[in-house]
Amino acid sequence: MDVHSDIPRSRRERPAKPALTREGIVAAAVELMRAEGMQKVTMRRLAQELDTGPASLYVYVRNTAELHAAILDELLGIIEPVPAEGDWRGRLEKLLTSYTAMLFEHPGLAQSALVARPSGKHYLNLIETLLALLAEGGVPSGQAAWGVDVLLQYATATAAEQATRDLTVNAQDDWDALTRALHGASDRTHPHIATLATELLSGTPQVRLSWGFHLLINGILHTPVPPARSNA
Amino acid sequence: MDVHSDIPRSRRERPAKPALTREGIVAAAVELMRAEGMQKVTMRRLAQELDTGPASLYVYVRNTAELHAAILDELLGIIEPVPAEGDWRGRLEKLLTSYTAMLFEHPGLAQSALVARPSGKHYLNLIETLLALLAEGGVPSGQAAWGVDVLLQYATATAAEQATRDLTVNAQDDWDALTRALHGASDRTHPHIATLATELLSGTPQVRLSWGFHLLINGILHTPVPPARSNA
DNA sequence: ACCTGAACACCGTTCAAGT
DNA sequence: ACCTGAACACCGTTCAAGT
Repeated sequence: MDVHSDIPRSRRERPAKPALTREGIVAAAVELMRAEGMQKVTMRRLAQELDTGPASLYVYVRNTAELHAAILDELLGIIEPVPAEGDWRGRLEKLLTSYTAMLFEHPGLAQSALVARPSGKHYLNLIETLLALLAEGGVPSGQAAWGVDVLLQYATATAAEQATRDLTVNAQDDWDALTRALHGASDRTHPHIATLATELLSGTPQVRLSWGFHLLINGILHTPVPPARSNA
Repeated sequence: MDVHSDIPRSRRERPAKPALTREGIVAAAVELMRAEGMQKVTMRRLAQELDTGPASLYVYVRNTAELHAAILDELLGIIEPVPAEGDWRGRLEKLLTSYTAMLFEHPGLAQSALVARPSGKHYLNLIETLLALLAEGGVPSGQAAWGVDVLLQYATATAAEQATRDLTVNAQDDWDALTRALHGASDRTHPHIATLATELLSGTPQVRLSWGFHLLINGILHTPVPPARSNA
């Protein structure tokens, strides 16, 4: 009955076709993102990659947002571990910079990351490491607990801003418009902008990011959280 | 020839149809957003509202991103002006809270705001006011110039996070998953999370937002910017 | 019971062909 | 010169009907 019995079964199928499981789907999604960018990771395109219809994916993934969250957690698994030596501030900044760099490499993922409420195992590991570093620095635990959110949000939002700017064709136009608007501000109506136009536009993204991390760490150290009110 | 000559011309047209100008398009977009939410403000839907085809809008608006940016600047025009009395920190926080509240009322706009590089007049006014308040507080100008970006980014990102959480049906599920993940963390593998699970999840959005503003203001005050390197 | 083809209800953007 | 109908190339999600 089997007309193909002389051909090994494995040769008759597309060699790289992953099994249709949640793991296989997420793995294929990551592969597709690496190959063609986040904007191509759609349910339809991914289904095509897996030789099936989009409806089939909904058996394993609730929706596009959940798929993106799964990709994010996968990517969190590959950010380089923080070195064991050095002062806690330097190591903290290194970890946050690695996180941001990972999002920079995958424009589009950052925007999902901002909205997604991740809860995967790699995300938990990241939170744990951040808390450990803040504890090592003597940051009071309440401030550390709320601080990790702010640190990750800052890193994520910065990547999302920058990422989309790289992607968009009109990025330069927008930047030019802002530059003109700031430098062209009248010192009668906008005296502070007129005085600070250069400073407002100065600094490379890297230097600004680093300054932001320092600012946040200083702020977290110096800002007590309000006393809990019937919340425990 | 004109069979309608006995009916005033104005009565034969849809009463509220704005002229097809950039201003008219943006005004209609704002109206549509108020009536049906940002997710309905698409080129196609907006064109329909203006009794034309989507292609016509491209004569006045470069793309969807630019349309969203225009809406944002329009909305910035209605945030309540900062009161003249009180200490600068209190007034600064009030202004930032108004800004955030505006974005909260229009879920979806916040996400555009994060990516858009606005340069409209209302945006300039906001920057000017923020710089004035920081100057009043004696913040060194370099720190103030970079600080306004961080303050607005924090406010915008927080609104974007929260806004999407309100919109999404599965928001509660995501939250539950995170709660379970944090409270279920093993104190062998994730000792800090296990200890701080309650603190990590504590605080209303309002209290967290306010704490974040304090932390940022403290950080901006205490963190000098690096010396300019051949950038001026 | 599990899976999915086909449909529903949309998108942004372009460009040839009109007036 | 200015405007736009129609087309191109896509989306996410659902559900009835298959195996």
